[in-house]
Amino acid sequence: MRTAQRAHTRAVGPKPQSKVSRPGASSAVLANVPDLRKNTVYLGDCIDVLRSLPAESVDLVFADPPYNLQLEGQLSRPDQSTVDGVDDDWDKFESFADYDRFTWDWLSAARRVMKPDATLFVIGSYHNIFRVGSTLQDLGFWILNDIVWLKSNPMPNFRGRRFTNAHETLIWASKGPDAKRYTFNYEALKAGNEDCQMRSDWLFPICTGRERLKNGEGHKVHPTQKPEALLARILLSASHPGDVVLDPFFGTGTTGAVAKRLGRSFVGIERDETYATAARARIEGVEPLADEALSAAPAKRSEPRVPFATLIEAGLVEPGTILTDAAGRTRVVVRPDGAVALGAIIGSIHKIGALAQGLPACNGWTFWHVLHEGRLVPIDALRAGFRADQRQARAS
Amino acid sequence: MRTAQRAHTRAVGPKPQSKVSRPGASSAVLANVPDLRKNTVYLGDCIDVLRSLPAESVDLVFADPPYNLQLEGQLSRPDQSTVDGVDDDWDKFESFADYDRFTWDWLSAARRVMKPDATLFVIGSYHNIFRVGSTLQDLGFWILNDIVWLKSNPMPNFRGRRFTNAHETLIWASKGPDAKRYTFNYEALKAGNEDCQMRSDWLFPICTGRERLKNGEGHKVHPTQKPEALLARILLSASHPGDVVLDPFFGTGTTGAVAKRLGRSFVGIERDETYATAARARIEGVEPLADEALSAAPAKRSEPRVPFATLIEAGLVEPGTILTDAAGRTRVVVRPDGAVALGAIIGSIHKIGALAQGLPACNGWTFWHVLHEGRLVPIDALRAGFRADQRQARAS
DNA sequence: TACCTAAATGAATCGAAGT
DNA sequence: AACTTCGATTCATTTAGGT
Repeated sequence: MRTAQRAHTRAVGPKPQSKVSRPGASSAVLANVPDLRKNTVYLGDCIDVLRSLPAESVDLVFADPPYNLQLEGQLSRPDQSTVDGVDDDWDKFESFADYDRFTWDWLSAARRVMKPDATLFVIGSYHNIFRVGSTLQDLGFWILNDIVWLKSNPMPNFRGRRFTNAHETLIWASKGPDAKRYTFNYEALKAGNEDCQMRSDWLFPICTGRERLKNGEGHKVHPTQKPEALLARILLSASHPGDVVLDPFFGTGTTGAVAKRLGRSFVGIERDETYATAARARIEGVEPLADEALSAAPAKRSEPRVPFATLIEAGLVEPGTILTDAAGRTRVVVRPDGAVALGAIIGSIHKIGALAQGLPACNGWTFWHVLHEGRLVPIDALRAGFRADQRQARAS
Repeated sequence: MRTAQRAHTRAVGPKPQSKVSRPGASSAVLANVPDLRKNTVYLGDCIDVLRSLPAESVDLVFADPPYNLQLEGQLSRPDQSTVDGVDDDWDKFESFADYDRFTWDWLSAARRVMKPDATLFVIGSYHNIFRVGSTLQDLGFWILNDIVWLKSNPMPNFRGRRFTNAHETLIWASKGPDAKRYTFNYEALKAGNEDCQMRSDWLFPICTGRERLKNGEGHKVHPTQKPEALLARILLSASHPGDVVLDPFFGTGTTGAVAKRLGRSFVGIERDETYATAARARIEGVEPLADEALSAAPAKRSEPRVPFATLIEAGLVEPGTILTDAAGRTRVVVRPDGAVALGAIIGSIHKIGALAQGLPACNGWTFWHVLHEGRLVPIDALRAGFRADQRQARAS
């Protein structure tokens, strides 16, 4: 059976079967290993360390594995400054097959350490998350949700060749379809979310400012430090106080810091001594919350901005509509993409409004009008109506 | 590096090589098949039909493949081995393998039909999107973005055991890492989005109300009809008017309806006659937008190149003119051949601009200024004026 | 102190044309 | 096919520095 399983798993390549845990094997291992050392950062390769840990001993896993970014060359901002990207050795893989093997190995090792009702969160980007998700399924994990972390302040796409990469993806999975007694603090999350169910899209800023660990020269210690708010949401969603949270790619210890603050235990594994040392020092300085304070502090979603294109998509403005200034003199045509055309010149409502007046800037929302029931109405009125409709839809 | 990368992505495992399109093979196929019938719904299995179509004939693919309900039914069977469910779940193995094979087949068939610079959008949920993404990568597609469609009105999670599944995932991919000349209407999207780059998270309501197709008894015709706004965003992002858009899982024809409205051609494939019939009727009733609202936005990077020497030849800049940076500090002299001189150093406006700032590169058009009516004006303004004159001359 | 402006920066698979 | 040149391109946020 195992052979068949490997063969079918998308035929991505030979999977090392010896690394999957087997019933019986775990107890033998257990006899040879010490108890799980809680609130410790293990220094070493995560697969080796995971195999040395007692089976079925942790309640939750959070993993932030290398993304296999495959970057080439340098990227510069429009002002010619250089983007300090990820070029660390730990993110270098020979091939997708190589990355798949790595993923299979650490995931199956982590799975052995999970209690039967434990769950696992993995975070990634489009570079690696599809490999991770497929491997999870191949290993028998049961996906409960995929979750998107929406970044309120992502790095722009400097070359204007793609959409701004404004999110990362988390996969939340149990050990299998029958593990139905996993922890999910539904009520607490809902109570902290204006009595609405917590959705699969989470909005947080990226990790900057004083939260971002810096070394003596003011340089970031770790290139991909995750925000504590993200980890807090995860721990508050899928663990109880006192639970053990495992992070096999501990880095600078965000998981440990949040776990300590929220009254959970952590087990961290990190192979880079610089990171591990920074993590220990960081966690040392964390003050645990008082017991009664251990409730969710959800990030409130800011009022979304409404681009002009949204009104078109919502059917409030038809493409081809004529917009004019308040006097009805200057005329532009609405395009389906939300730009407007002044003769052959095409641009945003703001840019074209500025151009039409010969001014450096213009608020297109108040400048442009549309004929509505025989009267010229500023398009801002349409936006106000749209926002009101949205609020009503959300409330009901 | 890049070659190696591509080579290994193909060598991921025993894949049915015969299904990957090969250079040379396409023309032979082309000779045996009829021309592509545009604005047609082909009735039949999508893999069969795709293989009958001429190679390299479409500009954009949108695909909404099935989640494979059979897979879900089998996966929810009780799993005997809770400790390690991987070993014994033969049914699960069968289903994943089937789904992966199906995905491989339709994706490689679609790839053959794509023009070299065409791109592909696939939409899915966590049930299938990881299989699809991995297969895309294995086939050599190059992922440009993953995009999340955030649903403003998702179905709640009734059991309260998971996060509300409030999004679906799209993958946008080109045929390979070297296909860099794909269509992306960056400027138009930005103009319609408050002059900010379009991000990878898109907010739309699900398809309801009068847009949702109903049959005689008032039941929805198709279980997963996508909103037209989503397709409009896709077509406006990655195609031009007149382009051919292929949808191999046409359903009730949202892609066709939007394509017709936006002045694109469509090719639909649908194996269910009820859906195909409903789609044809639906598209029949769509009114295309007027050309006026569709005229292509002139992307800045597609404007004709104007060398600096041309401005001198046209008399817009006199040889000997002094150019300065915006602050008026650094000064260079314009030479009659279009080069500039910084002291004894002579070079292009770009080279000397970079040198003057100590940067690796510089856009001389925006860096250098000339005194015009008492004010410092970037030489880019002169170029813009020249281009406008040229356009006017061409038009008359 | 309060306020304003400039500078820095983030998991990034981020050209095209001519020689 | 490799190399050179042209020249297009950024958003939210924090921090530092100056008035």
